Formats: sequence, structure tokens, C-alpha cells
Amino acid sequence: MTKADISLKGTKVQPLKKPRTELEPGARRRKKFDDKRQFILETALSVFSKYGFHGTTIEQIANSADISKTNLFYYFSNKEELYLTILENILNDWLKPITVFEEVDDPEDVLKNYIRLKLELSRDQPEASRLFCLEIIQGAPILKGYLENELKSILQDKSKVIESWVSKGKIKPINPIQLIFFIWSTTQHFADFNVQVKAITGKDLSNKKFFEETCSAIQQLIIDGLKRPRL
Amino acid sequence: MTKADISLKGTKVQPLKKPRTELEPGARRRKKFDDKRQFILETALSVFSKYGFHGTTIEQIANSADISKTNLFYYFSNKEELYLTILENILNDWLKPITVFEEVDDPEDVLKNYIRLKLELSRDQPEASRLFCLEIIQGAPILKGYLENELKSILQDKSKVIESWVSKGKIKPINPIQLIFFIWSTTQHFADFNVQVKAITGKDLSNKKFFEETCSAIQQLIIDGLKRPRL
DNA sequence: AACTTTTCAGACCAAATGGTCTGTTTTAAA
DNA sequence: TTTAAAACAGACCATTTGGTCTGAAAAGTT
Repeated sequence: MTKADISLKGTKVQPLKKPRTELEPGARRRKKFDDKRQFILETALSVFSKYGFHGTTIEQIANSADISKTNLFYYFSNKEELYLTILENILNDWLKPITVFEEVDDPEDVLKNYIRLKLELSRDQPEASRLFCLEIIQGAPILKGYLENELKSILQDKSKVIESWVSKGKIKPINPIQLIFFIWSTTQHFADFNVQVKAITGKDLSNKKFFEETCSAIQQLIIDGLKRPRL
Repeated sequence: MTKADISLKGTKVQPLKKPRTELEPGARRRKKFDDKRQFILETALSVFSKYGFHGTTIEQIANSADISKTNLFYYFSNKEELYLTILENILNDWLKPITVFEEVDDPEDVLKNYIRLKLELSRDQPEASRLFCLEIIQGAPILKGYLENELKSILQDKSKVIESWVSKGKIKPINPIQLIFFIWSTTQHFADFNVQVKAITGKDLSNKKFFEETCSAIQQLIIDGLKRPRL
């Protein structure tokens, strides 16, 4: 999406003559405002994820978004607010896949599904993944509280599901948290270390074949690694 | 190691009176110089790994090392040289463990051993791991060439070992590069995402029990995941 | 002890950068 | 078409920061 797309939305979609109908007053303006804000956020994510918070200048972002620095400050009162808003948005997407963990289901289905969803995230939102990684590496100054509370409690919840699988003999004994870490690390690796992966394999998750190969390799390893012994 | 250690080495070890014997001229000076340089490197690694290249100021490093900014510039002509030197040093340690891959050996032994070595690295050099990760995430501006050449060829070499295991039926078929990526990602996760791991588990690789538990969890998953089907 | 070289510190500088101020243009609504 | 509010731009500012210059202290050598 480029700047042009945005402007087009605002001007062409609404035929130049008049507002088609009476929306709530200010609705059009609000939408345009929100759209542009959103666009800036996407651009900024792209830049932040490349150079980190400190390595990114407001001017870089403004240039990338094809607006003036001043204009950017019209939409976000300062650099931190911009950065923070992005991180918040990321968290949502990042956590969605984990909802697939439900006790009633078959471990193999759930795990396969979860791995695929996470890998899709690495493919479709690699920048978000990298920004998240940058934040964590640097000590999670912003997200620390979130990790220790929300995330922790969610994981404890999901751990119970895994534990129930173990106690029912559906999978071999394993520390549930370790299992989750294992899935996170292997899937996110392909976003965070994308450059390294590409340098060595010449490929990318955006390559469909490579994606499928990677996906099933991870799935197989984990599924087979969890099969009860002497099956 | 603190700044004090350094000075002590220079002053106390050599009894104040006189040089014990005639070393090559300038040898004492050179050693002192090298030691201090090394100390600065270690301090700088610690700071860089926390805040990244751009997020780190020379003054921060100087303060951490308890020397003046000017003094730092006496040992390193600029910020980049300092950063680069650190990265070079890291690469060496980072690659050492992979030498355990030898065809003659038993896959299980080799893999277990390799996983342990990598995990030890994550435990003992987490800062190095994080700095390396930062570099890769940001597109590996410095290391890209290295990745595409040296590293790639090393991996191709080791891949053959793994492939030979597969063709001999010692392990089930898997893409060797993928396998190596899995090991890298799972082990390095505990250094790079240390904060997250700690936030959720309350523990660390520095915790001996947690280290062993993690090590065998990864080992088991991978070993069992690679066992030939219908054993 | 004298002398030379190395090591270090404080003042200083120029560029970069986050952010503001003032005023102009654009736009939606009437 | 008019008008008030919203959107935007350029000049400007204060601070930070990588890096230099000059000279003083420290250490090694004879």
C-alpha cells in the first residue's frame, strides 16, 4: 500500500460532487484520519523493524510514508507514542494462534494447526515478528509487564491442556512450556533470522514450496517427537 | 572482571621495584594495552547487546568501563571499529560447536552433544548471542557476506554428514539444513528471548536444574523426532 | 635522573535528530 | 460559495552524540 492508495480512497471512492448521504457529522474526516494513521503505522513498522527504535529517525519514517516530518507529528505526538502503538497492534496478532489449544481436540491436529498458524504469521508479518524480537532482546522495557502477567497466565492456561494430553497418555511426558517455546522458536526463526535463512538456502517462507517443506518438517519433528514410546 | 582487576594486573603482579627480567622491549606495554582493549571489548559487548548499535552511546560504554570517552577513542578509532571487532570475536565462538559433526559418529551422540554445546553457549555467552541476533534481524549489514560464503559452505559440508545418516537409515529423512536451523533456533531462543523465558518460567539457563531440563527436552524431541518410523 | 613515548582527560566542535512555532493550504459541512 | 476547522509545510531550536585538539600525567627505558 502506498501513499497514493490512501489519497485515492479519500477522493475517488466518494464521487467528487457531494457526500452520497448524510453520515454522522465528521465521519468522513474521522475515517480519513484513521486511514492515514494506520498507513503511517504500517510504514513505521517496516522502518522500525529494520533499524530498531533508536536506529530509526522520524524523518526516515516520514520519507517512507511520503509525508513531512511535521505532518507525522500531527498524527503522533512523539516517537514513543508511535512505537508503542505499533507494539500494541502486534501483540494482538501475535497471540491469536494460541487460541487453537483446546483440550477436547486431538493433540496432533492442534499442534499441526498451531505450528502452521505460527509459521504463516512468520511469513505474513515478518516485520512484526522482528520488531517483537528486538523488543524482547533489549530487555522488553515496554512489554515486560505484559509478559509477566497476561502472557504468563495465558500460557499457564494452555499448559493445562497439554498436561491433560500427557496424563491421558496421548503424548509422551514433556514440560508444556518447553513445548511451546520449542514451537515459538522454530517458527519465528524463519522471520527473525530471515536473512540468514535466505543467505544459506536461497529461499524464503514466501516461496510456497519452501513454506510447505518447512511447515511439515517442524510438524513431523514435533509430532513424532511426542509420540508415546514403543507405540 | 572489573576495571580494578585490570589495573591490579599491571601494578601488583609485577612487584613495584623493577621488571623481573628483560622481556622483549615493549612487551609489558603491549600486554597491558591488549588487556585493556580486551576489557573494553567485553564491556562494550555487554552494552551493545542491550541497546543495539545505534541505541548505544560511546559515553555509555566509557562509563561502564570506567574510563573517559577520549580514552576509549585511544583504543578504538571509532564506534564502528569497536562494534566490528566485537562481532568478529563472536563469530569464532559461535561456530566452534559445529565441528562435532563427523560422519563416523553415531547421530544420537553427535546431536545430543551439539545441542548441549549450543545451549551452553546460550548460557555462557547470552550477550554475544543477542548481539548476533540483533545484527541478523537488522539485515546483517556487516555479516551478510560471511553468511553467504563461509557459513553457507560450512553448512553444506555438515549437511553431507546428516545426509549420510539418512541414506544409511540411521535417522528418518529430513532436510539437513532444516534440522540445523531447528537446533539453532531452539537453543538460541533461551539466550535471545531470555527475558521472555524468565518472565514466564521464572527461571534461566543459569539455573542448573532448568538448564538440564531444557537440554534434555530439546534433545529428546529432536532425537525421538528423528527415530526411524516403526522402530 | 633525565628523557621519550604512551596513556589519558577536558574543552570543544559539527552534524544529526526529536520536536515546536507560525502561518498557509485544503477540506468538509452549511 | 462561504467559512471554520483540519491538515499540512518550512523555518527554527535545543539536545545529543560521535569525534577531535591540545596538553598534561604516567610509565618505560637508558
